[in-house]
Amino acid sequence: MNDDMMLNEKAVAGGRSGWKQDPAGVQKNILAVAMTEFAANGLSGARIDEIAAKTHTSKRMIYYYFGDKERLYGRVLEEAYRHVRTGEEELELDHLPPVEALKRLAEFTFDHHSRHPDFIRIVMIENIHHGVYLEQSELIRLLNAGAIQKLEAICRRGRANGLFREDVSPLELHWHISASSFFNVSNQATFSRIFGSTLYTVDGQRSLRDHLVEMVVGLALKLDRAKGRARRAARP
Amino acid sequence: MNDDMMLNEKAVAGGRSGWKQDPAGVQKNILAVAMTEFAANGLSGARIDEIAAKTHTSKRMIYYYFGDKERLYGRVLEEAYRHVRTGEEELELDHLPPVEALKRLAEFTFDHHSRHPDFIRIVMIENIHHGVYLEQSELIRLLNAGAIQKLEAICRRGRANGLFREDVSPLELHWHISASSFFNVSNQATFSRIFGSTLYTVDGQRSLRDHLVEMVVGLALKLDRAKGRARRAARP
DNA sequence: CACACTTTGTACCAGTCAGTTAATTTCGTC
DNA sequence: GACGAAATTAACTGACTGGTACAAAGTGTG
Repeated sequence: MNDDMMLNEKAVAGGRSGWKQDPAGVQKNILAVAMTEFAANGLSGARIDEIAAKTHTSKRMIYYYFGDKERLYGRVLEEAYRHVRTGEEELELDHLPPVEALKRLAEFTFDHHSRHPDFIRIVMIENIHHGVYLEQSELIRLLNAGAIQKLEAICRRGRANGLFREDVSPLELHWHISASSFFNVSNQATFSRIFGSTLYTVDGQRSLRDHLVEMVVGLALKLDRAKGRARRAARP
Repeated sequence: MNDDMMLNEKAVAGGRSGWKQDPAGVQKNILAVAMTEFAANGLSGARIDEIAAKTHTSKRMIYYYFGDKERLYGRVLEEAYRHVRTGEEELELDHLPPVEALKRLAEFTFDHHSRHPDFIRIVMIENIHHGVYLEQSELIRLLNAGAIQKLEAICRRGRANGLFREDVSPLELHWHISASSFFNVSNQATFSRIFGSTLYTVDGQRSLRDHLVEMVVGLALKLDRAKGRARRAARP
C-alpha cells in the first residue's frame, strides 16, 4: 500500500506537502477507475465493488468522497468533458488562414475523438440516459461554451475574406464535424461487424478523415454551389 | 384478459385460426415491450419484472419463450434490425438518375433514422456492448448485406454516366450518410443540452439534412475538386 | 504526548432481481 | 368428455449489490 502511494507522483506534486495521506490522489484514482468501469459497462452495468477492487483504496472511500453511485457517475462525466476539452485548448488556429484553420480543426477533432474512446463511450451512455446527469452540471456547459468560439472566429474571418458563404453556421459546422468524428468511434463495433473493417484500417481512417475535411470545407466555401441549384425548388 | 386478446388483430390474422391462445401474438407483444424497455434503460438497466408488467402476459412466459434476459435482448436486437431494414425496402431508386437517386437515399436515411429512435437507441446499446450480441446473429448480417447494394448500383450508374468520381466508394458514402443520420438521433440529448436546440427544430433539421445531401453529393461527383488540391501533398 | 479532526478498513444489512418450482388452465383430438 | 400437450400463473429463492455502522488509525496543533 505504501509502495502504491509512492508510485503516485501527484502525492508529492500536490499542494500540501509532507502528507502521507493523499485525499486528492485517492479521489483522482477512484475517478480514473470509475471512468473506465462506467465507460465499459454503463451506469447500471458498472459495479461499485468492482470499481473499489481496481482502486488503490476501498469501497468505503468511494462513498466517503462521492456519496453514491449516481454522484460518482456525475463526477466522472464532468471529468471526462474536462479532460477532453482541455486537451483541445492547445490548438492554435488564429494565425492560419480560415480555410486552413477549418481543415486543421476538423482533422484535429477527428483524431482527438479517436484517441479518447472512453470519453465517447461516456457520452454515449449519457445519451442513453437522455442527458439528465449532464444537465445537472453547470461546469460542462461552461466547458463547451468555448468549443464553438474557435469556429465562430474562423467563420468571421472567412466571411471577411469573402471566401466563406455568408450564411455559413458555425454551430452547424461543429455539428457535422462532431457527427462524423463521434460516429467513427461510437459505432465502430456494429459497423465493422456488419460491413467489415476496411474503414477502420489506417488507410480507411485517413480516407474518412480527408473526405470529412473536404466535405466540411466544401460546405463553408462559397464557390461551386451551382450544381446544387436543382434542389427541391418549391415547398409550399 | 380475454378482451385484450380480442384487441390483438394478429390473433386472428395469424396462421392457425380458431385458437384463442396465441403464442405468436404473445411473443410479439413481449418483444415489442422488451424493445421499448431495453431502448429506454439498456441491457442491464432494463428489468424483466418491468417488462413483464407492461406485457399482456407474465414473467414466466418471457422465460418460457425466450430462455433468459440475454437471449431476449438478442431477439430484440434482431427484431429492431429487421423492422428498420424492411422499412427501407420500399425505396425505389433504379428509375432515377444517379445524382437524384443518391440525394433521395440520403434524405430518406436521415428521415428514416429520425423516425425510429428506438432502433437507434438499441444500436447505441449494442455498441456499448461492443457488438457481441450482434455478432451472434447471422440474420442481421444478412439483412444488412443488401443495405449497400442500392448504393453500389447508384455508384455504378454514376461512374458509367461519367458524373461520379472513379474512386468513389459506396461503403464510404454509406458511412457518411449513416454517421450524420445516426448522430442526429443518438446525440440529440447531450448536443441540445450543451448547444441549445436550434438544430432540432423543423428548420434546423431541414438545414442539416439538406447540407448532408449537398456534402454527400459533392463527395461523389467529379467536378470542382480543384480547391482540394493543396491537401497534404506528400506523405512519405 | 494529548486532543480534535479527517481518513480508511471490516463486517454487515436490506432490498432487488434474474431465474425456478410446481401446480392450474386451455386446447385439439379421439 | 377424457386425455395429453401446450400455455399460463403465482409464489418462491438465492445470489448479488448498493449502501452503512462502527471501529481504528493517521495528522496537525498546542
